[in-house]
Amino acid sequence: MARRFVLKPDPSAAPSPLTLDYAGDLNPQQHAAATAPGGPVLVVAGAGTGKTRTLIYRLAYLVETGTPPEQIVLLTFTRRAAREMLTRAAALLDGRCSRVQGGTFHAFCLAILRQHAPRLGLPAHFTILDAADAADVLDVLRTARGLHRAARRFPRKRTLQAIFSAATNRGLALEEILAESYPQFEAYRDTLDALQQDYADYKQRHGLLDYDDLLHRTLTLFERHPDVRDQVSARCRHVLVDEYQDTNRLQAALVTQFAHVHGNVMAVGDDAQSIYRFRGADFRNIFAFPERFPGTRVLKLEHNYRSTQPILDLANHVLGRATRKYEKHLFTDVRGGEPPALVPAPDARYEARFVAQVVLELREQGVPLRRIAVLFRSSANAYELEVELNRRNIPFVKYGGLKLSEAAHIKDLVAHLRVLENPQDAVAWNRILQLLEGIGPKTAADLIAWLTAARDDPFRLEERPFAPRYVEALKALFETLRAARQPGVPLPAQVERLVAYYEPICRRVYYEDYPRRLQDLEHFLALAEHAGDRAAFLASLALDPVELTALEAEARADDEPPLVLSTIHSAKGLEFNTVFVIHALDGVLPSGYALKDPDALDEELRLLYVAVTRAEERLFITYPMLRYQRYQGEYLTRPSRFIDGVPERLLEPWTLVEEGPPALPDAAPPEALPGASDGTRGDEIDDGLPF
DNA sequence: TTTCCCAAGCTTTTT
DNA sequence: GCTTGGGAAA
Repeated sequence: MARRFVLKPDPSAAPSPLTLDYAGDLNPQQHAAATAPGGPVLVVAGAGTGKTRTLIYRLAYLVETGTPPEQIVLLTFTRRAAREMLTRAAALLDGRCSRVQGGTFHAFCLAILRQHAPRLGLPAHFTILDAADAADVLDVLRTARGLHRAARRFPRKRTLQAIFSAATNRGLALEEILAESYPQFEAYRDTLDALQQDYADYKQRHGLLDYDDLLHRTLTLFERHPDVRDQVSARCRHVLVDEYQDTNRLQAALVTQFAHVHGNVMAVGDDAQSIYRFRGADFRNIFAFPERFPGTRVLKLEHNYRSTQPILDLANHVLGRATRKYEKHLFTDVRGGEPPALVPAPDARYEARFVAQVVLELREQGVPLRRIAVLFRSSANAYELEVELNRRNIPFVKYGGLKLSEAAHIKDLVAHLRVLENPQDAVAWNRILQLLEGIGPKTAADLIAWLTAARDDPFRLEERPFAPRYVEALKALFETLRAARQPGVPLPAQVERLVAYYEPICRRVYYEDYPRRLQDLEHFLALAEHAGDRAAFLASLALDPVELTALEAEARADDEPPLVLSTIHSAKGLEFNTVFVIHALDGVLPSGYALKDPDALDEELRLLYVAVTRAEERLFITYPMLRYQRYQGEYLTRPSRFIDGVPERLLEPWTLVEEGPPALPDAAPPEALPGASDGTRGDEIDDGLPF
């Protein structure tokens, strides 16, 4: 064990006076956190208590007191969060924070792995698998073992991926995962064990890493090569971690490693806002922090600056319904405020009309669209609303919907880029080859085996007995790849070349709806223009997926910033003047999957808590009383058990009433719905509705 | 071996 | 409404 020697500040470097008024800008608790000396610090911060502000001032303080920005690491949950914090910090210190290392655990680990890939026997240009790619690999491996024709039902590829991912993220053996969550597959334990090994071998052989590998293999790298660990850690003189309650076991272990040399870690989080259990997050990490880092200074932020008291009253009430007790009671000095509203609507279309109309009224009153958010449990819940907003020309961005890089045609195109980067990338080859006429799974597998065997130039077709039914197509493919791979071809030109090649394929394969897809190819081309080099572009596509609607919103950049539609998960850490929580139904929020498991149910409750605490001034919780489900047709819903029976003084019931004579739904003019009346019980609907 | 067609099954949240 | 899987024709 090396001896630790602490260097005192260099006396010749006279400390310049601080430019920010830390004591004046922050409350005492925030100030204590922002200006804490080195060593481990845990900041337990309730919703809306200025957690982000504190972290930003912490960054500024560290920089002002002499820590070189490039030696500070800010780990966040999304790139969006990192970007926002760094921008705000840069604004405070006019740019002096810009060189802070920031990003997600995954992105930070990727950078480390890139640098040290050979130490793990990986090619420097390894490529990254998203969840769908990982499932595709497993599909191939499962077929290779003949498991697809097993007597008893074998897990489908997405399930396999989920099982293996859970095992990695939670640091558990397959056996434990099966016992806990997949008892129906326990009979396949040995087979699954073998398949897991196949998967690991396959990735190693073809230079592939999935999301979990980014974390897991970084830890392995540190374990096997302590010198790398020390080198990385020495450059992390201060580690700041946001949303610590949502770290999983691997991430908590990584934090320890990053902070190994200096022990300067600040973790910020709120156990009541832990909402990522499904991907291995463990809120107990936050309580274990002081044990993990002896000498931890624990600070609490309790004073809420965001919401009005009525909103906090509801939030406190919601949290009080949890099985587990939280020592949280949010309070504020913000006076007054409307009570949150509970709005039952006859069906989802009415719900959408209500939201759209209130949004327009608020805009009239001067609330900008971007300060209003509509939140929901799952992306499909917003379908009717999207239709309505489009109909009324209200611009919106939707976060948490389909990502550009998840669309089939974009995956096709990206696969081409990936083989340029990593010719061993067998999943990408598999995708590319099967796009060609006359090539199916079998031929693709044979070709891949040949392609990824060691050859001088993986992009040349030598003599080989190719079947005539596809040889021309194959030649065209290789010609394109070789041309795009010429040294000196800039990324946009590479992409342009690939798009030109791919376009006819796209028309053929997606003949029903290719026009829309061709548009996306244009977007993709535009993205490549500002992307840096190919490796960086691929990494950002994998780790920082672009929302499809965000692209559209950008296309109309001169318009006003759009209304925000978001899953509750994606809205974490954000705040809005007005928040709508739609589809607050039993079976939706809480999700139907969570009903049997008390822990899962608690997480759903925390989800509602997160949603509620996003609101500053106005909060509407709405739900449709009638729903269409694909199979069952329409049926009566039950409001979420989390809002059922909440006292009316905390959540005021509203009733929607149709104005004037009943109109047919399709003919209803946009403004037909009047403002809500008040007072009456919420479950009564005026007659005259077309049901 | 590929491709097409039909039936079955399932569907959350994200890096 | 969509993906996935199985079966049969080309």
